[in-house]
Amino acid sequence: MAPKIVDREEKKREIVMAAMEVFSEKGVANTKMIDIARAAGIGKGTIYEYFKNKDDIFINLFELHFTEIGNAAAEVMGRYDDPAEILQQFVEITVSFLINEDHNFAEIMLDIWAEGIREHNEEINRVFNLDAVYSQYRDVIIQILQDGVDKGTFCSMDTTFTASLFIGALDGILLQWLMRKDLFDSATLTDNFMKIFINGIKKEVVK
Amino acid sequence: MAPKIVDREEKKREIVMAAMEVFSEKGVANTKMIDIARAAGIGKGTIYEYFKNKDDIFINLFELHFTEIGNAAAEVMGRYDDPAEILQQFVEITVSFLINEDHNFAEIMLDIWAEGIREHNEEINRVFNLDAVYSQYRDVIIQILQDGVDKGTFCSMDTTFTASLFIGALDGILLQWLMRKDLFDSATLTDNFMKIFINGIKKEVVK
Amino acid sequence: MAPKIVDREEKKREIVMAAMEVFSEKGVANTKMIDIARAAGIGKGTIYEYFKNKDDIFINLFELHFTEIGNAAAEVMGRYDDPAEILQQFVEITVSFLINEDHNFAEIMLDIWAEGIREHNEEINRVFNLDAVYSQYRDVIIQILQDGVDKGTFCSMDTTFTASLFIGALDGILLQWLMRKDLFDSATLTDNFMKIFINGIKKEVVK
Amino acid sequence: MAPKIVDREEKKREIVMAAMEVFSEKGVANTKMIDIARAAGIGKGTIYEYFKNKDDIFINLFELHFTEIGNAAAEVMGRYDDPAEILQQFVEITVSFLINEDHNFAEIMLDIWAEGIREHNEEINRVFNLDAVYSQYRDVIIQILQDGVDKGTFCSMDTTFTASLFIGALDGILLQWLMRKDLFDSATLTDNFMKIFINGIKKEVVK
DNA sequence: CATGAATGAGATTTCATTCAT
DNA sequence: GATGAATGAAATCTCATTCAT
Repeated sequence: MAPKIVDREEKKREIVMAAMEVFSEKGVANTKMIDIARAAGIGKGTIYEYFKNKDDIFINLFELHFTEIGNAAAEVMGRYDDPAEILQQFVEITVSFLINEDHNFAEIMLDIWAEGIREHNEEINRVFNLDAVYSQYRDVIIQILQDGVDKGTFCSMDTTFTASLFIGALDGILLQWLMRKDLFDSATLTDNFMKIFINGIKKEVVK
Repeated sequence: MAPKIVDREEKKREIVMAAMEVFSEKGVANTKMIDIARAAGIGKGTIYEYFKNKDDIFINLFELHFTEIGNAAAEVMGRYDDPAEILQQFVEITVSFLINEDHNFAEIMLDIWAEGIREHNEEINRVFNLDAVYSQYRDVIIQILQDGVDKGTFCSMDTTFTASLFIGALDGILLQWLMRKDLFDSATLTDNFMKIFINGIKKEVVK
Repeated sequence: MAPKIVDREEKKREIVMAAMEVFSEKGVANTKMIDIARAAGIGKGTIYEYFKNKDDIFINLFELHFTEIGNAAAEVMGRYDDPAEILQQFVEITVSFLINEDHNFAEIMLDIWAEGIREHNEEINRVFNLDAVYSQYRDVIIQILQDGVDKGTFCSMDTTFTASLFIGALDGILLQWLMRKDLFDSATLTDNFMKIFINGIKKEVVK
Repeated sequence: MAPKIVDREEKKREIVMAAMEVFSEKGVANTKMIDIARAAGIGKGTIYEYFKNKDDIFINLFELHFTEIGNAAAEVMGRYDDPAEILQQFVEITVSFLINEDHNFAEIMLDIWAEGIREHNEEINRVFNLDAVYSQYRDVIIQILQDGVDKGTFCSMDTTFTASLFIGALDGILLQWLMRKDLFDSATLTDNFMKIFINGIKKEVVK
C-alpha cells in the first residue's frame, strides 16, 4: 500500500517536470494540456487523475520549486557567520538553481511573476502566493543586513529597501542573462554581483 | 463625397491605450478582444479595422512604449556630463515612466519580458525584439560606465556585466515595488538605488 | 431629369460588370462586397445606393445576361428556315456569347447553375428562375426539332429529351472548354458539335 | 488501458456522408459547420478531430467519390470489347452513380465544377484536381473512340474533341435532369443519349 | 450622392474537461 | 488506472449592412 503512494507522488512529479519543460518553451498561457500530456508521454485524461486542472499543475510547480530552493537556502545559509558571506551563499544558491540545476525553471520565472502580481481567485491566492515567498526572503535578508549593520560591516541603511534591492537585482540580472546567455557566465555573475553589491553597502573606513 | 474623417493613428493609439488598461489588470493572455473593445468603448469588429489580432495590438503597445521611453531617455541624457549624474537621470526617467506617468505599463512589463525571452515567428521577432531594445540600452550604459572609468570616477570593471546589472537591478527593484507598493516610495527607490550602485562601482580613494 | 435615369442605369450596369469580373475569378460565394466595390472603383456604401444586397446584384447579372442572349437568339433565329441551320445559329450565338463576347460570364455559369438548382426564398425564386429560362429555350428547340421531324429532315424522336440533350450537351462542352481552353477552339467546337448532333438525329436515307 | 476504439476512416466517411447530405441541400458555400455536425449527429468540435476545416471535408468528398466512380468504371469497362458497348457501359455507370446510387452527389457536382475551374492554393490544387480527373476520363474515351475508328465502326474524327463532347454532353444532360427530374427517366436518358451519340459518330455505310 | 468607419450577428475554431471503455 | 474520442462553452474573426458626414 505504501509504495502506491510513493508512485503517485513520483508520477505527479514527472508530470510537473514535463509541464515545466513545455511552459519554459511556450509560456504558461500558450501551453495546452495536450502539450503537457505528450511531453509526459501519457494520455490527456491521465493528467486529471493527478491534477484538478492546469492551474493546479502550475501551483504544484510553484510549490515544488520554492520548497526546494527554500530548503536549500535555509540549510546552507545556516552554516555561515559573516553577513557578507551569507549573502554570497544566497546568491550562489539562487544562481546555481536557476542557471545550472533547474534550467527550465528560469524561463518560467517571468510567467510566475506575471501571474504573481495579479489578483486571482481565493483558491489560487492561498497557495500561489508570490508576495509571501518574497516576504520570507526579504525578512531573511533584512536580518542579515541588520546583523551586518550592527556588527559595523555594513553602513547604516534602509534595510527593507536594500533587501528588496538585493533580491530584485539578483532576479533582474538573471533576467538579463536569460535574454543573452552569451554576455557573461555564472561565475562572473556571482563574483561581480557580490563585489558591487557589498561594495555598495559596506561601511567606509575612514583612515 | 467626404465620409467621416478619422485619424487612424490616433484611433490606433486609443485602442492600444485601452488594451494596456486591460492587459495591466488581467494579463495579456487572459485578456479577450471583447474586453479591449469594451475598454475602448467600441465594437468588437472595429478592433479588426485597426489591428490584425491581439498579438498585433501587443506589438504596437511594445513599439509605442519603447519609442517614447527611448526618446525621453535620449533627450534628457544628452544634457549631462558627469557619468554618475547621467546614470541618475536614466534611473529617474525609467522610474518616472513606469511608476508615475505610465502606471499601467509597469504591470505589463512582465508579460513583455515573458514573451520577449521566447522564440516567435519571423514576423513577430522582427518588430517585437526585446533583446534589441536591451542591447541598445546596454550599449548606452556601457559607454557611460567606460567614460567614468576613463575619468577615474569609477573603478575598473567588466562594463558589459555592470551595464547588465544596472539595467537588471533597476528592472528588478521595480518588480519588487510592483508586488509591494507600500514598502518604499519612488524617491527612496531612486536615491537609495543610486547611492548603493554608485558606491558599489566608484573608485576607492586611498587616503 | 431624364438623363439622370440613364446615368443610374449605366452605373448599375457598371457595378454588375465589375461584380461579374470578381465572381468569375473568385466564385459568387467567395466574393465580398468590398471586392465588388474595389473592382467598380467605388465605395462600399455606394453599392447599396443601387442594389439592395449581394443577391440583388446576382439577380441583375442573371437578368442582364439572359435578356441579352435571349434577344440575340430570338433575333438571329428568326432569319432562318432550315431547322438544322437554326440549330447551328443557336450554337453559334451561345458559343460566341460565352467564349468570345462575354468571357467572364462563362466562368460564373456554374455558380448560376449551382444556385439555380436549389430552393431559395420567394423573392429570389420569382426573378432568378433558371428553370424558366431553360424551359423557354427547350420549348424553342422542341419546336425546331418537331419542324425538322415534320419536314422529314430529322428522324422521329422524343423531342423533349432531345431538346434537353441539345441544350445540355452545348452547356457541357462549354464546361469542358472552360477547364481546358487549349484542347480546341471555338470554330472546332461549333462545327464538330453540329456535325455530330445533326448526324445523330437526321433521317437516315435508305438507298 | 484501452480507450474507446474508433475506426477513424469509418468515422471520417460518416462525416463526409453527412456533409454531402447538407451540401446537396444548401450548397457547399451555404453550409455551416454546425449543419454538418447536426446531420452527422455529433458535436461541432468533433468535426475538427477529423478534418482541418470545411474545405478539407469538401476535398475528401471529392476524393472519395471519384475514387469510387473511377474504380467502378475501370472494373466494368474492362469487361467489354465493342467500342459502342463500352461507351454505353460508361454512360450507364455514370448515370447509375449520379441518379440512382449516390443521389446527393449529383446535386453537389455543380459546386465541384464551380470550384474546379478556379485557381486555388497549392495545397488544394494538388488534391482537388478536377482537370486531372477529366483528363483521365478523356484519355480513356479517346482510346475507345480511336479503337472504333480503327475498327471501322466510327467515322474519322477529332477524337479529343469528340471525347470532350461525350463527357460534356453526359454531364450536361444530367444537369438538365437535375433541374427537371420529371421530363425523362434514367432509362430514357441512357437509351436516347447513346442512340443519338452513336448515330452521330458512326461510319455511314454507303449502299 | 458618395463614402468608408463602425458595428454586431453569426460564422469558424480552440481546447479544457468529461467519461465510456 | 489510463486513455483519447467527444464535447460545447467561449474565444477569435468575418463581413454584410448601416449611417453620420
